[in-house]
Amino acid sequence: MGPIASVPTVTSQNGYHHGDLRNALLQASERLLAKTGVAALSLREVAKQAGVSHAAPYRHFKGKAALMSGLAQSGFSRLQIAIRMAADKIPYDPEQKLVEAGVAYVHLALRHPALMQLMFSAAPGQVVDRELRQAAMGTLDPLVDIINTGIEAGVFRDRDAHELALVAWTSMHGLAMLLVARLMETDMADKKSLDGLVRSMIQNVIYGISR
Amino acid sequence: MGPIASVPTVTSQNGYHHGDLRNALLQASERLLAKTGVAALSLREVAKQAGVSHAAPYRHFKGKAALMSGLAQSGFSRLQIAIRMAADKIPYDPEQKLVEAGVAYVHLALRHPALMQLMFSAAPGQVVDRELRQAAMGTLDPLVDIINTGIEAGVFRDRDAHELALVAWTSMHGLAMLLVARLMETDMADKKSLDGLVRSMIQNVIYGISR
DNA sequence: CATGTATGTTTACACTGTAAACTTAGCTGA
DNA sequence: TCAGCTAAGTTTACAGTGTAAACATACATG
Repeated sequence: MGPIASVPTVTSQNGYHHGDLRNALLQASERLLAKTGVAALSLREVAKQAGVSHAAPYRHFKGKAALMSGLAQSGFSRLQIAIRMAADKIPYDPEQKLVEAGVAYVHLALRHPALMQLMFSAAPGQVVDRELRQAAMGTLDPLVDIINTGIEAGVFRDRDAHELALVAWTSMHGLAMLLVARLMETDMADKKSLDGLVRSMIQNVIYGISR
Repeated sequence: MGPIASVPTVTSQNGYHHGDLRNALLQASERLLAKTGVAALSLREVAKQAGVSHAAPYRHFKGKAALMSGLAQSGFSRLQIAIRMAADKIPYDPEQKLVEAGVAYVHLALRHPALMQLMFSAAPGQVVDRELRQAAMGTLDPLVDIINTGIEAGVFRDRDAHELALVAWTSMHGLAMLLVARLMETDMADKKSLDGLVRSMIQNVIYGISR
């Protein structure tokens, strides 16, 4: 072990081979993805943006699909964090936690629309790697936590938390995807009205349709 | 006006130029789409399957995007019909109508996963044609009808039917998309368990999380 | 210092979407 | 009837794509 001064800078771009591509590629991918959209995302252009030849990515990813899978995974992990942070801002009220989680979900989706589409567009015929699927389903975890707290506090119905969380997730996910695809028209510029829509939607999820 | 016997067979494939491509192309597209998935859908292969040169489609569609938009529109119209038919099977109970609509939604999605992905994957940066957006939002109509009936019958809360329908739609849409992308694991073979999941999900939407 | 191995580059190939030039066939009006 | 017009389809061309194989280089280690 060398002296203390040796700080390896894990993600450094040394003058030599490259330092670490893979991260550079992922970063470039995401920049490009936001600019071009998921359909037009080109591996060769990603390589060019990373300042490397068009075949270099194949040393770090099995192919384009693998790169995109990595991108999706990082997206899922950030999504989960965003949900948790939004919920943690509210100290007690589980209902309010759920509302804020929903707002955060939609906000993130609209800030990174193409990434969001990429994350949830796994090919139906293909096999989805277990890691990706687990990352995706991990989105449920913070919601399950919130719901469990709510059940224990007696403010939520005493049913399977996983199933209740699923309703919360799918409803805000469906809304987010419709907005992202611009199939649903909303005054995107007017953040107030969007938030209002999301909040009242989650309220409806919480209080239900019946009665 | 000729005699009664003249039955023009609107979509005929005469021996001459072609009869009507456009429909043949749309049909071939959908067949191929189901086989290859949305990402690998190739305009040239579509043309080949329709027995025509690779540039012929450009006489009927402005480009690949236009073809896909047409495909999506036809998908939306069929989706709306499927929802309405499922709901119409239940004579009175609005709750049950909603449940069956949800089941039909998920079933259709799983029967045509790639088409479903295509329909809801409009590019975030691009402009979405008004027609396509209207077709997409038309999915809400049958749900609004059901909800309005329920409100009048006093079994649903007296709130904006459009907003309540939105919750029903987004929740079953979110579920469908997760299943279609195979991000959510379900015993697809076991139709009973899938239906059970959908039904209890919609029940939760109806009765809410709270209390 | 020689050598092996991870990392990049070049080259090649089949395929894609689209534009432009060309060809054909059916219709239309004189 | 038939010359000419136009819609519909074909050929050719081009830039761009994903990926595989052969080649090159620089670091790491004996």
